[in-house]
Amino acid sequence: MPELPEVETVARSIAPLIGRKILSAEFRCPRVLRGSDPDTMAAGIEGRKIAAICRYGKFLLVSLGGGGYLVIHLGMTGRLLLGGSPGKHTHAILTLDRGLLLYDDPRQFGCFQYSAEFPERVARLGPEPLEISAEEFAAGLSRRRSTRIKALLLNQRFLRGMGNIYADEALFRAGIHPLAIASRIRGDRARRLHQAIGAVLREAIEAGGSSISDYVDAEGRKGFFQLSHRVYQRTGQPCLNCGTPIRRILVAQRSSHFCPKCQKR
DNA sequence: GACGATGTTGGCAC
DNA sequence: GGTGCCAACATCGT
Repeated sequence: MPELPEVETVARSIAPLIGRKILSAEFRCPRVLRGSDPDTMAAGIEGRKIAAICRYGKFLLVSLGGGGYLVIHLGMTGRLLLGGSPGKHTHAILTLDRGLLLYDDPRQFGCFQYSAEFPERVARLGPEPLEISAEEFAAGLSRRRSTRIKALLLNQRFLRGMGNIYADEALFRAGIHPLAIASRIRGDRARRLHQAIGAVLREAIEAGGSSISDYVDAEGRKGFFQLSHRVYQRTGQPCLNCGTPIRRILVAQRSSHFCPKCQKR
């Protein structure tokens, strides 16, 4: 579930770890590691201090004292937890000089990576949706010839951090059909979409993200933005604007929810 | 029990 | 640079 607002919420909830030292690290599942085996990974970060924690799109970047980064992506079901006890799906255990940080991920789509330099995976991401100007956003749309807008919003090289939920919600708010051709969204419609993306992300961060199944932040708190979803997973239910049943279609292999009346093609 | 869907990315073929 | 399809995996609902 973790899209930008959820990852931002997690980043804020682990901010108290800044200044703490990693005494030891245990990695139980090689699958979630990138570029190194569990022992090398542990050896690389043990004894290091957590200097800073930043979010880039859906990535968390933990800067370590003396240089280097711990790169964390939560995938579909990843969780970072402050304290608690390791369970069946706990793949990483970081013991700090004060407290414990656990990484849980049942589906193992997330990953942990150590990178000496600023990681390439993060460097190649597009701009932050909350920072891009309306003009730059509109220019980005116009450069795409035939891409459908929903697919483009999910493309992390176009914008970093948008996922399936917030793409659907932003398109609904802007009154744009998910299959609309990106380069044909201009002027006011482009501005409305830019505005809708900013609004939906800011509101979701404010709400602590969306807890669709069991997403929680590092303190175990649920978000409640799912209560404010207007189209996502509301297939067949009445549109909150006009009462027309919400439809679900597949775009770029991802389910997309929209109101056929408010979001004309 | 089978089947399909689920918030993600990445690799492949075209 | 696009798209479509499949892959990774566990869990839950029909």
